[in-house]
Amino acid sequence: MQTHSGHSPPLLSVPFPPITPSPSSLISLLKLSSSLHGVRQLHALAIKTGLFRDPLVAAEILRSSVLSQRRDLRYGRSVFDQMPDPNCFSWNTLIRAYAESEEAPSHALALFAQMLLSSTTTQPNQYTFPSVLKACACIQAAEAGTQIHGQVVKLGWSDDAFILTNLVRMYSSCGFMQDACKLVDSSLLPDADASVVLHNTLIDGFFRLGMVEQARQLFDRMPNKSVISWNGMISKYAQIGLFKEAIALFRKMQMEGMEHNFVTLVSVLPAISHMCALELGEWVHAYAEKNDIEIDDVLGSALVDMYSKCGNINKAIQVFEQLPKHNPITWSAMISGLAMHGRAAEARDCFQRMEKAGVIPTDIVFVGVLNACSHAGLVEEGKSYFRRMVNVHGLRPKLEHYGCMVDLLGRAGLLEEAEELVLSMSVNPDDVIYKALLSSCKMHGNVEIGMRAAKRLMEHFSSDGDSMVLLSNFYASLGDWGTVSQVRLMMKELDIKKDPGCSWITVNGRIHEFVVEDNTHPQSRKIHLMLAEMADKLHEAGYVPDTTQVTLNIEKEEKESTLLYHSEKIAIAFGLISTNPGTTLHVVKNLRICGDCHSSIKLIAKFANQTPPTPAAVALSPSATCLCAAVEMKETDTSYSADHCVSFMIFFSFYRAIPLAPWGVGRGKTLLGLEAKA
DNA sequence: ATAGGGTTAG
Repeated sequence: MQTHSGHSPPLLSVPFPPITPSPSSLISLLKLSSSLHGVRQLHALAIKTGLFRDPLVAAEILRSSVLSQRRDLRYGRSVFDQMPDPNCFSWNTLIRAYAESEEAPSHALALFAQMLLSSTTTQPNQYTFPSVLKACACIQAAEAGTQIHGQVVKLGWSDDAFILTNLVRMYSSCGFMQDACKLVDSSLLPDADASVVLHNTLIDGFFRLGMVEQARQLFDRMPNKSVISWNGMISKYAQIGLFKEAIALFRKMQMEGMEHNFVTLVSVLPAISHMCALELGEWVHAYAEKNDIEIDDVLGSALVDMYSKCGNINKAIQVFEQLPKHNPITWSAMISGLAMHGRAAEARDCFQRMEKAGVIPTDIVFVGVLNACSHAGLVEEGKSYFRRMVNVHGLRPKLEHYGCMVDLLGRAGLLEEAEELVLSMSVNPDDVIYKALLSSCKMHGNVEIGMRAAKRLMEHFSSDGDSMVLLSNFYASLGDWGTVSQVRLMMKELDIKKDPGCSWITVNGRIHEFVVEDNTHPQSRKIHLMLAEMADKLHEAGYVPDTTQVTLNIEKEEKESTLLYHSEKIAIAFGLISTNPGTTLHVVKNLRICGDCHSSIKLIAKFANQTPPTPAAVALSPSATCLCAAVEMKETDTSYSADHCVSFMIFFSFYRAIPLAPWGVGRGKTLLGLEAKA
């Protein structure tokens, strides 16, 4: 524990040593010393007493300064340079420190070359090569790596498991997967464990090169898989956005009886969040609690994010408040979660708490608060956060921040200002910026600025499906059907596919997927009866379908019936026929909800009410392009209530349904201690 | 003393 009172530096955090310590007692003190400051004091003492000449003492001083948590490479280098004849251990230590550093991995190679030229007593040993190879992998030095491989062979260390792993990593990082595979196949491995490690390294290499299929094939072929093999696959899938695959593999892991550990849970949670698989997320949380997996700041961040994205912001807050400690990512997850749920005031309070706690906000935290302001229409406040980010915290605004600001201004109807910002940005605007501007223009019916934004969007990013759809919808909203058909024709010619609108709902642990006008579900007939009933009730209530939401040039009656079969309405119909009153329906959608669905669903939720209303969560919109859903809902956000609470999570990308059995069932296990439903 | 897996984001 180190406490800074401000003026005086902390004293030694270890008992003061005897006047002339023995080399061994100095070494043990160094091992005890947790801060760099303590190391420096002991270093000074070693010089004063002449103990620094002892190679073991000097080596330990070097080790403590570069390999502790608060490592200082420059200091370590100066210690090293003071050694008249560093021993092998010291060379290895500094090489490793450089190899694992972010700033100067190439220094590891330089140092290694220097070592080869130095006195004959300190030639490299087994411990030298892993670090040197790691450095080669890091800077993609294939030439040097291959030479070092030759040296390894010559010295007879080709069967060393540690060296092999790093050779494989070196080849795969440099893009030579064939060499990496050959090396693994031809190696005489000491044991099965080493083989697992090598295969895991290969899989990692495939993923890095984007060869996902090959990675999976290798994984499936592996005879022995460790938890790390599973975790690696799950985390990589999640990192590249293959959330469905990540979850499916996690389930397979359950089925095969492989135990989860801390890293498994941390790796799968982002995938769960993105798929909005709340029940599975709850299962993960319960699993951690039951199996004494500590919910620390890291797992906590993932859980807070999961609960926010899956619609349970109160649970997210509860988890957040119970964490033993908070780091910038924890704060970030909480602030973004609150922003996502339109709880701007709480997001701001959270930000202030963070600052009070002395945590320096990262640029990602600012994405969260700016988002919160955007949701709540707090224009001035958003601007002031933006200025504070730049002027007080010295953070350079990135595309993300400009995106937030364009959203903020655009949604508030300040389109001139939004356009001005786009033109004056210090970074080149990308498609997301133009899309934000254009959709604001569409929202506010600003033709002039909208046309300019559309033109820019077309010039720069014409091959993107999202942009084309937005353009088409923009011109449709102007009634310019000529341009609409031009855009559609262009999409056809360039073979650009629009993401199909798609909604999911989880019922009894199973995810059901619906597309527009879907009649593929086994219960389709019943669903369509319910849809008809919904339409009748809407009609009785005097509801007039908002046909301006249909961006096709067709007759009015046709437009009305198209609206009825939007995927979210089908998902709700299915939810209504398959759950009891009092059940919250969570509908997940990949694209933005249309205005008609938005308002008619609110009415439907009222009909579905069978007991006195309770406050409900509505319209969660975690992505930028659907923020307007939240703004449009603002007036009803708090007054709206229903037992069948319908909350929407809207995402950008398209996911297919996961054919899943009920969560956590398999091998006689039950879901959260309850008997699983069939 | 040395290999393989981890949280936030328009």
